[in-house]
Amino acid sequence: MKEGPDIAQIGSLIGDPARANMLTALMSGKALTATELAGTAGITLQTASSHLSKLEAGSLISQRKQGRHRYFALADDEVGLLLESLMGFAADRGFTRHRTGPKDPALRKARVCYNHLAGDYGVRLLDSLVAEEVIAGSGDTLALTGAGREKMAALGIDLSALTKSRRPVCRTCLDWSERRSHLAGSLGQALLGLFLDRGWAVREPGSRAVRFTGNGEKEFARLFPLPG
Amino acid sequence: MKEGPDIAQIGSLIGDPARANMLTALMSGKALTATELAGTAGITLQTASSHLSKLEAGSLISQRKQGRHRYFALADDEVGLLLESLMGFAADRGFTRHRTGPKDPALRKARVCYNHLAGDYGVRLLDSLVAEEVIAGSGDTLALTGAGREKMAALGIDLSALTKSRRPVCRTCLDWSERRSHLAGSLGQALLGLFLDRGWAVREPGSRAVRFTGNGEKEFARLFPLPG
DNA sequence: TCGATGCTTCGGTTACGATCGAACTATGAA
DNA sequence: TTCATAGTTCGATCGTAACCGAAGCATCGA
Repeated sequence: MKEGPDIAQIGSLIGDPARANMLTALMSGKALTATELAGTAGITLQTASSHLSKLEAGSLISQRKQGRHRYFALADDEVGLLLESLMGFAADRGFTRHRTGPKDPALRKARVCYNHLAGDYGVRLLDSLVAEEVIAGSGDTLALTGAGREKMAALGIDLSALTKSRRPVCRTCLDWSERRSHLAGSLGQALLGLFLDRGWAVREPGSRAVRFTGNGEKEFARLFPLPG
Repeated sequence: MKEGPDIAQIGSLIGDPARANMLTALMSGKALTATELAGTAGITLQTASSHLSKLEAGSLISQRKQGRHRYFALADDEVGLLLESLMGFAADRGFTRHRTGPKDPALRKARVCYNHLAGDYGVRLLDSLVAEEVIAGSGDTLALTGAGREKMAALGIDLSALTKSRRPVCRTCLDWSERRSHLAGSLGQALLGLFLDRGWAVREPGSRAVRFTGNGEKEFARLFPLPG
C-alpha cells in the first residue's frame, strides 16, 4: 500500500533476540555451524534451524555444506555494514545488554567487523591511509592512489586479485564504538589478513576482539603513522 | 548475556509494519499528528498512540505539543540516516511492497530524505560539490573549503548559523535508489531549503517526491555542474 | 458552560510466531 | 550393516504483542 522498499521485513528479521544473537556471532567473520549458533543464541537446534532458514530466505546469511556440517556466514559485506551501523545506533541510544562488560575495552580497541578491522585501530588505520595519501576520494568513492598501490604491493598484497572481484576495494564502514569510519572492502579484508598472518595481532577465541602483540603495535604505528 | 549493543530492540521497533509505515511517512521531514500517522499506517488512533509511545521510548521519534495537536517527527538526523540505509538494503534484496509503483520514477529522481535532498538530484549535488572542490575530505570527514564557504555565502546561506549547532555541517547519507551517497547534514538541509524557497522545486503533497521546475532544473545545472 | 476535536489509557480478544518434543533424513565412522 | 552425529520438518503449546471498543483527559471555540 505504500511506495518504496519494505524496511519492516528486515527489521523483524533482526528484531528477534535469537536471530540478533546469531547475526552478532557471525559478525566475527567466522562461518559457524547450526549447533554453534544455537548455543550462542541459547536455543535448541530445532528453533535455530527455523531461524536460520528465515535469515537465509531474507538473504542475510548464506550456508555452505561441508561433510555433515553446514557452515553459516553473513551473506555479504552489505550485511556486515548494516549490522555495524545498527550497533552504533543502538549503542548511541543506550540499547545495551549490560553496561560495558569486561571484554568491552578490548572490543573498543580492536575487533573484527565481519572481515576487516574495527575499533580504535581500525579508525586509526583509515585516518593514516588518508593522511598519507595512500587512499583518496570523497564520500564513499574511495580509491587507492598511485603511491598507495606501490605501498600495498610492497606489503605483499596482491592488488590484481582484489580488483578482479566485483566487490569494491575500498569502502567506509561506520564504527559503532568510535562513531567514525574505518576501512572496509577487499583492501580492509586483506590488511586484517596481513596483520594476522604476520603475527602482529591475534584473535581472541570466541569473541570479536583482536589483540595486538607488542611487536604488532610497533609495526602498525610505523607503517600507519598519524600526523598528530 | 552477550557483549555489545542490542540491535534486536531497534530491529523489533522497526520490524512492525505499522511502525515502519509511520517512520517512512516521517521520512518526509514533516512533523505529523497522531491522526495523520494512524491514517497512513491504516490503523486506529488507539493503536497508533501505543506505537508512537513505543517509538518515543526508543528515542526514534520526538513529539511537540502545539495546542491540542501533537506533532511527531524523527528524533534526529541519525534516525533518518539509519532508515535510509535500511531502505537501500531492503531494496537491494527485493524487499519491496509492490514492484515500482507509479510515483516511483519521481521518487528516484528527487525526494526528501528527512531534511535534505535525495535521489538522482541529491547524488548529483554531492558529486558536483566534490568535483568543484566546494567540499573536501575523505570518508565521513567532509568539510567546506574556503572557496566553498564563499560560494555558499554568495547563495545567501548563513554559515555561522550552521556551524553554531553541534550537528555536523556536511555528512554523507547512502541513497537507497542510487546506491551512492548524497549530502546530508545542516548544509544539505540548508540547500534543500534554498531550492524550495526560491521556487526551483516544489514538494509533492503527501509524498516524499520533489518536483523541480523548468527554471529550477536550469539553475540547478548552472550552479552545480558535473565534469562529465 | 457546553460541545467538539485530538489523543491517551484500560480491558479484552485475537493472531502470529517463537519454542520445543518427536520423528525423519543425511553424512560419516566403526 | 550398525551406530552416532548433524540437521530438518512436523505438530502442538504457549506468550506476547498488535488490535480495537469504550471510557477518560485535555484543549479549543462558542
